[in-house]
Amino acid sequence: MPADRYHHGNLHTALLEAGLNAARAGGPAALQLRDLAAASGVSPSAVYRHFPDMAHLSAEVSRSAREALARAMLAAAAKVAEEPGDIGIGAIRRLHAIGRAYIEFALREPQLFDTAFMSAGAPPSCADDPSAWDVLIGALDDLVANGELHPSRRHDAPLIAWSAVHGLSGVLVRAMLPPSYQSEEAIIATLAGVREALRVRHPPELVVRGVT
Amino acid sequence: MPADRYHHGNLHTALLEAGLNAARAGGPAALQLRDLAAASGVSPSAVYRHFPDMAHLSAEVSRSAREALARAMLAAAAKVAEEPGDIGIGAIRRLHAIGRAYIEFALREPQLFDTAFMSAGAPPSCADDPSAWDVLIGALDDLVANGELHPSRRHDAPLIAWSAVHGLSGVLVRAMLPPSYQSEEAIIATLAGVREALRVRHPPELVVRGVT
DNA sequence: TGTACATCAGTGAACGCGCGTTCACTGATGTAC
DNA sequence: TGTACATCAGTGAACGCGCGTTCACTGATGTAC
Repeated sequence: MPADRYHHGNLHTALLEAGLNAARAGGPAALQLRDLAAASGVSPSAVYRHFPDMAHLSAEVSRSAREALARAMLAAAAKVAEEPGDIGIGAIRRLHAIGRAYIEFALREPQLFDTAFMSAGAPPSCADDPSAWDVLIGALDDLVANGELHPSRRHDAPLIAWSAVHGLSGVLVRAMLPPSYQSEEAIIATLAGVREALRVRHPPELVVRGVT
Repeated sequence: MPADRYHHGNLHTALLEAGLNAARAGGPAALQLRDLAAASGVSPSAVYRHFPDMAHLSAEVSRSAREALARAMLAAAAKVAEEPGDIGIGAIRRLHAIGRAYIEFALREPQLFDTAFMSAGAPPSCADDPSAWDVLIGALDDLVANGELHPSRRHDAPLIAWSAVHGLSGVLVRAMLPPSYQSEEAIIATLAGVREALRVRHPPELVVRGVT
């Protein structure tokens, strides 16, 4: 679409994309109506044709950020699905992959990660699609279906996995760890800890040396 | 100190306390220079006698919030220390208690919890005292000393425990869980998950029924 | 097929607010002599 | 022991900024006849 038309044509989407770009660079604080309007080549008041107010626009940008996170997880899982090997271990590797993708998304886009989980002033207009939580649930159901996760642990499993992975992401993003801890070893240790808590097997390539 | 004196006498401390109160009610966004000055019975410009700018004052309030969290953990550990019983199980119960205290602090004071870990525009003037991280380290060293935590797991243990507990706190505060999950069972499951990952014994009163 | 008109998506200027910060000042305190 | 004076901790008015939002408007679009 040419940018010099009086009618933008796709302003709703353009504002969301401008919001994602701004959030990527400056986090939730960078979501400002006038900036997003300018980035979309439009005057501030035009925004009100598409969103009731800034709080609702922010909430939609936040949802977009969460969906981007979920898509990163899905992409990582799809990549693993192509690998050869035992089907049960494959399911475990996918759980590992989505956890790692979550944490790496947070490290790669810390401001966007903050935006994804900011406290918004308005509810999102619809549910996340895709949803990171649902991706996790799918991976865990896969584990149960392949006999790799005991059904009695199925209920608490998403809670434990989500808390650990989301928690480590926040910790790494905010640099809350003493400098003696490296990100990479922290990721490996946390994901191994999740498997321990879930009593899920460790894939051979992920067995940590020297730990009983 | 009487409030009607020209010289306040303790404005530095008063501003920090006003900051804690404001943060308790409204989170990081409620930390505003004019409000804190007014709550301390002083004009806005008086603040600059005690802090170079608002970012530094905010950072100190954030540190105070983290210290309040750490004190809640210490208090919970001290309570457990008085209980009778096996010394090893006692150390495990203290780890459980500080984890629970952390999460319950977040639930009791969600806005203060947000303030504790907000991204500040200035570094704190000094290290946290007490420090939640150090409380955790102390509890883990205690476990090793009593033979309840294998030394090979000591290095990753704080990472795993902190990620899980901090992560669950954030998840509960932001109400990110489906409504089918209750806070109390989520706390129990997460802390049990930490013990599993650390291969630490479960105290008898905390063994979850029906889970193999 | 052309024309009138309702509808929709923009403009642009302005508003009001509340924020952190500044500046010249003044009242209180305490110390030297 | 009283007095002069330097120092310190406040005042209060004002500033400039940038934010979201409003309002009367106008240009473009598409449909009815």
